[in-house]
Amino acid sequence: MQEKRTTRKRRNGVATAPGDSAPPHRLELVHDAARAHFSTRNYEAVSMREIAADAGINIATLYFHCSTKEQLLYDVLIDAQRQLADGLREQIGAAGESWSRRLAAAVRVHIKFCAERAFPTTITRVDMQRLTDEHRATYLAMRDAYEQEFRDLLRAGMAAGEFRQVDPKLTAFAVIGIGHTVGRWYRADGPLTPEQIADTYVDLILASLRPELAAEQR
Amino acid sequence: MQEKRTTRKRRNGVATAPGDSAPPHRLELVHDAARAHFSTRNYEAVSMREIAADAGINIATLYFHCSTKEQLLYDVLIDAQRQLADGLREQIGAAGESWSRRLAAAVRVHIKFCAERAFPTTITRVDMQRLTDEHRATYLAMRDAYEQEFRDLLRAGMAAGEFRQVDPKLTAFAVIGIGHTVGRWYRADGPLTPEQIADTYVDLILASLRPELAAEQR
DNA sequence: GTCTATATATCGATAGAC
DNA sequence: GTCTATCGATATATAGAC
Repeated sequence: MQEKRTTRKRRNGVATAPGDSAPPHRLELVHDAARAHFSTRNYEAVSMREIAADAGINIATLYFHCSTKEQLLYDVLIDAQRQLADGLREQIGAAGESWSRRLAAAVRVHIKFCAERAFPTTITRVDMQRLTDEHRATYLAMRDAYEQEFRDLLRAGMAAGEFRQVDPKLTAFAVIGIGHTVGRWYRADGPLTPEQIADTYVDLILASLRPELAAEQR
Repeated sequence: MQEKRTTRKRRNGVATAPGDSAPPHRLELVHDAARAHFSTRNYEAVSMREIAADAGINIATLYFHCSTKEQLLYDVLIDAQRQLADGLREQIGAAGESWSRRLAAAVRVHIKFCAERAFPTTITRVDMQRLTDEHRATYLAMRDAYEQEFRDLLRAGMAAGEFRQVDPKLTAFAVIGIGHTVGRWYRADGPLTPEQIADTYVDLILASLRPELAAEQR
């Protein structure tokens, strides 16, 4: 269910020089356990002992592989956000020239990610308070860049006449927020697949942007 | 900033018989403090000592006025959800006969509540896990009834021909989710008032429901 | 009703043996 | 690299004096 990641060798949060082999098998297990726990419970409700147990090691051993609980949250958060951003750019690039199609592709990536791997898209302002100032700034910069992609798509589509004139910032927030909401109620064993949900919301969002609605009504 | 509430005299979570006077002044202060803390931090990150301190009493005194931390969360959660639901029904009733106007009124209530008093509309699935089974069931029933109002408005507007045919459940989730998102980024000292934000999103939502979009496109 | 003092448990993180 | 044992802080909740 979890795709393979490139092995990043770390020690206490400091990346080692590339080139040395021997994949950090244990750290990957630790990250998997941490991600699973931080995805389903509040940061303060997750204990390092639980993460260690799920990774199959003692808590003292856990602290040999990572420095602090905060660093662990940061690592899995950044890792997931990077995958999300990469997927977004990839699918936008493959969507062709139409801004409608590009926005649709972006919405699909976002919604599917929110459904299947809600963390980190649903991390709240509250959880972010526990990051160090530096870590929070780094994460927020990544998240802002991600949200900027949606604003850019809206602005470009408006300039091309494919979308009616809307507030790109508030509209992007709404589009992204719809995805976050999916992460709240989606169940893998529910009646709808992430693709079906994405189809429905792509239709809803594009409908709200149709240029023929510009002048009329109200 | 906080409107007056009806005094409910409670002792360890059990409501006493009505009729006796003497407002529970202290319990109101406790609830105010609890609401403020639960609104800005995770349940597990809020300590009973902090709540007691903000209410101007000792932690032992706090436990004289309420039974447990979970009960405190439940009390303020239900209290706020009831106010939200009351406001919704009131504004829908005052919006006239048009389903568009009624939906617009509902969206405005929702978004303004999310902006000004994000708690409890933004309570996550995660935070709900800490409620007892009984309390969680009660809260979820109230939340479901609230969401049902939006579904009903959509269905009625579709039946009347005011809205195009959409999935009422997923569309209601989207509408509600947009409000939750506002609660994430809204700042009282920001450039937009809750009313302006609500106006923008009412326009966006009604645009996505215009019946003239039914047959065309794609 | 309000307090001091405390019971009991768990937390993040570390020391040091192996 | 992994463990046992533990430190020091903090948590919820309670006992009992006043």
